[in-house]
Amino acid sequence: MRMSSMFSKTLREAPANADTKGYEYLVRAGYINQLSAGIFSLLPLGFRSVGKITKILREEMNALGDEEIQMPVVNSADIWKETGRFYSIDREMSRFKDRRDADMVLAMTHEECCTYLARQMIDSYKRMPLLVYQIQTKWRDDPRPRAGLIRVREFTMKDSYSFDRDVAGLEKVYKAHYDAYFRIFKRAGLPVVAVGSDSGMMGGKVSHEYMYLSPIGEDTIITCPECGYTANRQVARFRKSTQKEEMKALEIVETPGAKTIEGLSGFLKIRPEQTAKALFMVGTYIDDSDGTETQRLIIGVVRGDMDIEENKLQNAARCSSMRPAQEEEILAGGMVPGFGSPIGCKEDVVVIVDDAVAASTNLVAGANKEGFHYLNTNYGRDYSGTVADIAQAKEGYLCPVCGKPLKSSKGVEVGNIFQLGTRYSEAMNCFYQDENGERRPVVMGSYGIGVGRLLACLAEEYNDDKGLVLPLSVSPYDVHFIPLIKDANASDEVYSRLVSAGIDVLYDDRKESAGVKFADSDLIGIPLRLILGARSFAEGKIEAKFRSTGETRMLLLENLEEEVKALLAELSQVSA
RNA sequence: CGGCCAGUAGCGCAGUGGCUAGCGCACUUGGUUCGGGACCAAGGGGUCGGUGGUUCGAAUCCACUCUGGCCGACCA
Repeated sequence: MRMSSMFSKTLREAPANADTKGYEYLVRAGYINQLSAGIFSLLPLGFRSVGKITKILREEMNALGDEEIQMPVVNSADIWKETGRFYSIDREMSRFKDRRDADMVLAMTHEECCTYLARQMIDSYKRMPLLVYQIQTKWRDDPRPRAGLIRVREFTMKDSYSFDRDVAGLEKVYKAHYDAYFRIFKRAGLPVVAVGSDSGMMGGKVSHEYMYLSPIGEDTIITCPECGYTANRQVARFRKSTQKEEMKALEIVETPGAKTIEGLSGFLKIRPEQTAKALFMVGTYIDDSDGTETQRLIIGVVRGDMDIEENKLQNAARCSSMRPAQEEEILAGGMVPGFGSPIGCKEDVVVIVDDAVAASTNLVAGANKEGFHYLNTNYGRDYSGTVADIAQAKEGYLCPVCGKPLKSSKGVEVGNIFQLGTRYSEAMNCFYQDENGERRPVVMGSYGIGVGRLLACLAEEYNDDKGLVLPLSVSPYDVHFIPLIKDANASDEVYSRLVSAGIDVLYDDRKESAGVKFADSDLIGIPLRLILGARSFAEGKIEAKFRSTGETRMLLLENLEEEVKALLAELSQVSA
């Protein structure tokens, strides 16, 4: 490609809203252009890089026996009503009506559509396993897109769906994707860790997220450096110490003004772990069949030395969304903010008790009376409720597996895999007959990778103070050819020789100074640069320079094609 | 959806009531340069986000609104 006719240009200054290096360089180098919040065009360079990424995706998916298809972006709402997600997903999914006044949605994922396909395709156990994928545009109306391509509203996703007759089959294909995803990220050059995660709105039990660990990440990842345990903080477990003693009689004490655990433990001269604290939320419960919403007050109880992980609380409470409760709502539930506990609360309150609280004895808890607490509260005797792990894991807490201290880091989710089970097949009547003629639901899995987000993470990972430094596997071009000689015919000839040899070349044929060309080349970040200068040209040579190391080599022009291919082979070794 | 900030040339910004709205980069033309963002000269480019108001006079003050960004809520 000749740069003189390329549909993009470089910028000397960063756009005002570029807050990370990777994003700044993608914009300045001309890979991407923002149209509005969370909506970007891919310019030629970005489009080519994405093409390199999707090539890797296709190769790895095809190798699993995954067949590529394309499902519609616009779905009739009917199938989304069948699974209930038409009602349970909030405004993140955009809806509209067609001319006949029928409900339509912009599909933000394709479980519904592919289940619709599968129920026509699959009638017998003999038809499975089946596996399809697509690489396609998704629209999710995120309330707050940010950080360039990291979190956007319109994006390209590779999403696969598996159909199996049983859980054993699902586990097998899940493992195959688990491994394939590591190969994909390895080939693209992005370091990732797989973490156990929450399956959120997707449903299902087992899921993993592939995280690129970086300070720009929005997810918090809990890891154990000792044994390798990793999990998203939303679901991360940890070892909780508990001590049991004989239950003592419930006793009410005056604790004026002690509305916080610090205040309370200071006042009573006890340790925070001898107390229980409460968090009040209002959960929305949606009836999947018709979208009817009901709201219920939820109280979560953890020991005073821990905090509540709201995601765990929401899962334990089995509601579809949650918000902090207002003071009046808490009072209406028979409890008092600041002095709250489930003791004496109204019947319809959802009580979720952390397992460490249930396993402890004689905790101090609120008396639901302004200025008073109970001594010696005990789960089971004084109050009841669902017991679950709802405490938030933190750095320094103990690993649930090996007991060593945990670490906390930030990460960007670049891929995820879910064992969906039969949630969608049962809801959408996707059944098959087994050998015994019995009707069984198809067991499904889904597997996603965000393509643009992957590019954004690569741009974060691979840059220096001059611009991008992309791995060959995802670089828009293999070679950046920069002639500095006046003889355009000679440089055109070098260019066409490279192109004929099947090498992807970006050719800086612009009438610019050497400095400008070098600076733009640094910014664009193609791994190998060929510089044709007057002196070396006279000697029948051309200079090759590696973007990442700055190392240069002189190549003989007569052996140009072979020598460049050898250097590219070297580069692909590095990233493999 | 709440809090805060910002919308002036393609990009980055200055201009806080008064002549024809400026600067840097980018762009055009001519000339000199030519291996790390060169220089000289001459140019082109603006409904100051929008609407309404205050005023003799508004980019500037007020109201509303739209858009973008940051923090939070939210989020596969």
